[in-house]
Amino acid sequence: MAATVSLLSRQGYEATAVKQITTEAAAPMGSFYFHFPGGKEELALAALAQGAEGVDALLRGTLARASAPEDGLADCALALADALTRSNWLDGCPVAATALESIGRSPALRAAAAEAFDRWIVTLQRHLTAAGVADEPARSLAVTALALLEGAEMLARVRGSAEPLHDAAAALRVLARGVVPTEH
Amino acid sequence: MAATVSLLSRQGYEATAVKQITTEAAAPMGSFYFHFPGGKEELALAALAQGAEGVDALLRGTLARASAPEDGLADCALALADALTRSNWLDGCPVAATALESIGRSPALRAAAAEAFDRWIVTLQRHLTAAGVADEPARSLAVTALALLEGAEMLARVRGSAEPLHDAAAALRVLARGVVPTEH
DNA sequence: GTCTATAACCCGATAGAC
DNA sequence: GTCTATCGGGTTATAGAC
Repeated sequence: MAATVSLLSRQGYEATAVKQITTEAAAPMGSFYFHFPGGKEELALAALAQGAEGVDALLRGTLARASAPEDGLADCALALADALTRSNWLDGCPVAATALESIGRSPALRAAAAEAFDRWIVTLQRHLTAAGVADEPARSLAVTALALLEGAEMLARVRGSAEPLHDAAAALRVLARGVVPTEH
Repeated sequence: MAATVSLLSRQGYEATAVKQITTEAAAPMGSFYFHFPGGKEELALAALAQGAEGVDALLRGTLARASAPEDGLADCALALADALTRSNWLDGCPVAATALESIGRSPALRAAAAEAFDRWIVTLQRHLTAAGVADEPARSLAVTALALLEGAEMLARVRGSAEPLHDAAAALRVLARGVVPTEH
C-alpha cells in the first residue's frame, strides 16, 4: 500500500502495473484481487486517500511548527523541498500525476484527486483563519498557495533543482504578509 | 501531430496509444514508423516541442496585449482560464502530465519537458525585464508565475472550476506590483 | 514511401486447486 | 483466504507485399 502511494507519486497511474505493485509488496497477483475486487482502480483510490493523509499530516506539522503565522505557507514550500531533495526528486505529490491522467478518463480517480486537494486547501485555510485572516481572503490564498506548491514541486522535480520551491517560499511570504494581521 | 499534442495534454504519455494517434490522424500504423523511427517516444518529443511553441505563442500574445506591464502575468492566468473553459477542462498544459510521468522513467522526455518550462520562464522573465524589473527579481518571479499557472491550471481542471486561475491572477497582480516600477 | 498483417510482449483480470 | 497458471485483449514495433 505504501509502495503503491510511492509508485503513483513517481510514475502516475497509467505507467504503474499491478504486477509491479504486487512484486514490490512481495504479494502474489491472485490474492490482490481478493482484497481489491475493484482491481487497479480501487487500489489507486485507496492509495490516493492514504497519500492525501500523508501530505496533510506534513502540512499540519509544518504549519504548527512555524515560527510566525505569516511564515507557515513558506515553510511548507521549504518542507517539500527538503523531502524532495532527500528522495532525489522522485517522491513528489502522490496525487498530481494521477490527477492529470484521470481528468478525461476516470471520474472516480478525478474525484479522489479533487477531494485530496480540497482537504489540503482546508488545512491551509484554517491556518490562516487561526492567524486572524477573514474567511474569504483566507480561502483564496489557500487555493493559490496549494497551486503554487504543486506547480513549484513539478518544476523542481523536472529540473532537479530546489530553486522553484525556494522562489515559491519567498512569494508565499509576500502574499501571506499582505493578509495576516501583525501583532504589534 | 496536433492530435498528439492534444492527447498528451488530455491523458499524458503512458495512457496514449500509438494506435489512437494514427487513428485520429487517419494514418496507417506502418508509415508512422517510417517518419518516426524512434517510435512513440520520438513522436512525443516532437509533440512536446510543438506544444511548447503553442503555449509560448499564447503567453507572448497575452503579455503583448496587456493593458499595463504589471497586469501581464495575471492576464496569462485569465487567458488559460478562458482556453480551458472553452475545451471543457480537457486541453490543459501539453507538457505537465508527460513531465510528471517521465521523471523517473525517460530522461529524454524529462529533458524535453524541462526545456519547454525554461522557454516559458524566459518569455515571462523578458516581459518583466522589459518593464524595468532587474534580472534577478524578474527571474525569480517568472519561475514563481509559471509554477502558479501550472498548479492553478491543474486544480482548475480537476475541480472543473476556473476559481483557482482567478485566484492565481489576483496573486500574480500583487506579486507583480511589488517589483514592477510604476510610471508616475 | 505506403500500408497490411502479424509478431512478440505485457496488461488487467480470473478460474480453480489448495 | 492464498496462490498458480492462464485467458483474452491491447500494446509497441516490424516484416514484407505493393
